[in-house]
Amino acid sequence: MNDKTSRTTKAANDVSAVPADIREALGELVGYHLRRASVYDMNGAVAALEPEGARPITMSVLLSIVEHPGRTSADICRTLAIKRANIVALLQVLEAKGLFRRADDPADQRIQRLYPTPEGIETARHWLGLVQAHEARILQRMSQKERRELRRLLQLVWADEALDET
Amino acid sequence: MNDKTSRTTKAANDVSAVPADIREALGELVGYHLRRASVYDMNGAVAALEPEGARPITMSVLLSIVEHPGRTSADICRTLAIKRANIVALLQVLEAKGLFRRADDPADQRIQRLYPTPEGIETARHWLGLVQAHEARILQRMSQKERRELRRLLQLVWADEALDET
DNA sequence: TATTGTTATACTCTATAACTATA
DNA sequence: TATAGTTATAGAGTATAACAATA
Repeated sequence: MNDKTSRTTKAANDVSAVPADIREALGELVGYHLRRASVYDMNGAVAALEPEGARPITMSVLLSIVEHPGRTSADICRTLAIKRANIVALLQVLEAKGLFRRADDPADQRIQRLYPTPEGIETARHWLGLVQAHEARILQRMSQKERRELRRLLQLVWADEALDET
Repeated sequence: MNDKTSRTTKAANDVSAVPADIREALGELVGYHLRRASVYDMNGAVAALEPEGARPITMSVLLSIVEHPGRTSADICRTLAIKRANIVALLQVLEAKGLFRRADDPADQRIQRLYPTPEGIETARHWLGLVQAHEARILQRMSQKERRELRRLLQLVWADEALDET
């Protein structure tokens, strides 16, 4: 059986024992909603890209290359706040699919500049479309104005991160 | 040396190769900023709770118990969207610290109702204060009105998650 | 000395499967 | 059959340390 109402005992309902300053405290934390919203969004983004054999971070790296041809992997890591060690496998996947090529820099032999291939640009567009469709779904309860406002406020939150990176 | 400007070759600046529909596409995704903001917030929350030997999820579970005395662990898992298997170790930590007690339900011997101890309530208050102080820091660029608006918009994002759980 | 790209590795987080007891 | 609590375990995700080559 599943008689939830009968399970709700008097003790379980005795909210008098709950201090007013803690009542509903979790739900009042912006960070809690940030986390819940981000996880919900990420799950959908992962699902949207799964048929493509890609994940959100894979798309982010590819978009970084397409948006800024000639960036190095270290540049991308700084921009996306990921560790250099962890981009290696991601680039191997994108390279195996022929979505970008590496070019040695004549002036600095330590670095490789990354350039998207035509297929890379087309794939980036396709993946982006899938994620945008997903995003339209999770933001459907919001007006365009509210979406812009949400993005603006989120930027204010992690704007400090860039400053911390002294 | 670190002469970044000289490294910026003509090819790297040739944005003419970047299709207009993909230019700045990543930064226009709300999901990208959701992720960046959430990770930034979580890092700070982890740091704020670390001296206490607690993590954000530990605090969330304790707050759930304090806010709703008599909830079961399965209830809390549904509320916080975590798997039952993963709350076991969290509860062991909280129990070892004497922050809550388990009480068998007389009407259903499968379940244990969780009740906070006085120390549990006090600790919840303390941990909450640490996280609230962290939150005040990362939201400092926002007015109170903007903070409420951000929370409202975030709730709209993951409001669908509850509906999906049919 | 510092940076790049890379490998190896450890650690955390989360998900799944399976089990017992109970409803 | 379904749920609660639990154990064991696998898989991502992320972090650190170390290395060779180059600046």
